Amino acid sequence: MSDTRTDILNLAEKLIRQRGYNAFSYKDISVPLQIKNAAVHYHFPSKADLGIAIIERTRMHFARDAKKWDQLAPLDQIKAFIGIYEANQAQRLRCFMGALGHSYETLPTAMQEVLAKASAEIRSWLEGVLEKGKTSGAFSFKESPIEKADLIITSMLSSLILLPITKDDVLANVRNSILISL
Amino acid sequence: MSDTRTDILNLAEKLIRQRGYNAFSYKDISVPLQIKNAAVHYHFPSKADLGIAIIERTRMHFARDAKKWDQLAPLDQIKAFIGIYEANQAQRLRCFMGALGHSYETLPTAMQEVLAKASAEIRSWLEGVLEKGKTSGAFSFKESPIEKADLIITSMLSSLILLPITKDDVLANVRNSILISL
DNA sequence: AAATATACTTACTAGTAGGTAAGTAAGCAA
DNA sequence: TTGCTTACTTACCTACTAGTAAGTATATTT
Repeated sequence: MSDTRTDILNLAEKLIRQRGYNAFSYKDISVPLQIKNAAVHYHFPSKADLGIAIIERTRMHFARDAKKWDQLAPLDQIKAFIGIYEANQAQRLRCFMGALGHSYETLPTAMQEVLAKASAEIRSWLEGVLEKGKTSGAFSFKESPIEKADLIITSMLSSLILLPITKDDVLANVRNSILISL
Repeated sequence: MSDTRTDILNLAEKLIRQRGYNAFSYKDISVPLQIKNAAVHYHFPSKADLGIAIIERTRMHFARDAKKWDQLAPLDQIKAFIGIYEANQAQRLRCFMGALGHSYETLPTAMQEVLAKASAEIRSWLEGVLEKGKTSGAFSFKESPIEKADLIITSMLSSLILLPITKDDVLANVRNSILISL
């Protein structure tokens, strides 16, 4: 694979997670990389192809992470999951679901489909970890695992969105709230 | 005031909350309202003027709601607050913070400022309600009021974003999680 | 009756969007 | 050495973006 392809993918992902899918253009990619607009189209014929490639790459990364964490205790798995968001925050980047989910209605159908798939994967992984922790007695939360999973995913996602607005460490507050409640 | 001005405001707000600030244009407003592009510019010279007017109107609505709820018990105030999100979900609309916050970095400075102001108002109102409920013994959550406030705001905000993706009632799950934890 | 304000329309601009057709230089394969 | 593939560039297209200058019909004020 060419370096250019990877460079495009990396920059596009950064732009999407900084500004959103509808707020970046092929020009925002071609100019910094010092290539022509058409060169971006050579690697990714349409903007949707680029978007899909980014989502698929992220799905792979998450699957790899989940596998890596497989032998950890449930609490440590949750902490590792929250760690993804902390790493994003350190780079002033949103998570990919927060970046793309917002624009879901305006996304090409093919992108909507892979995004929904990615969302379902993360959600059911988290539900599984919470379920396991509850059965093993490591966790003692009262609601159902899917309810707790939704609380965690939603609050993490928005923490990254609200950071630039509140200028306060919302993520740290939310992290504490969640860990207390497990 | 003209009806057209209000019509523009209403439609623009709907579009922003459906698709985001960067995914609607003056054409999306002028065509359905059967007026010319320049008529929209007559009422709102720049897109930022339109955006600011929408945020200011929402700030007023929230201030009015908060006043209306003033004599309610803390738990009922929280439920009323969650009710705003439930009403949004029924209309398949995001909350204005979820709709605009996402695009914060790409927003004109003047819009960023009023948005930050609106965010701070909601956040401190919620913190106050939680504080009051904790002191009065109505609530028994362990974390600080601001931590709980951030958990509630963030999870509500994303619930509306994730609804079309998961096709599941994330908001109901999150609502239950939160009410249990108070 | 004349002046002014309101609420537009007509007609335009410069810039950007995503996308494409055709050409090219370099490397590899038969 | 001819042909094919890869990775581009040049040059272009149509559609749309926010925004503006100038004109107009109607209503209100003086």
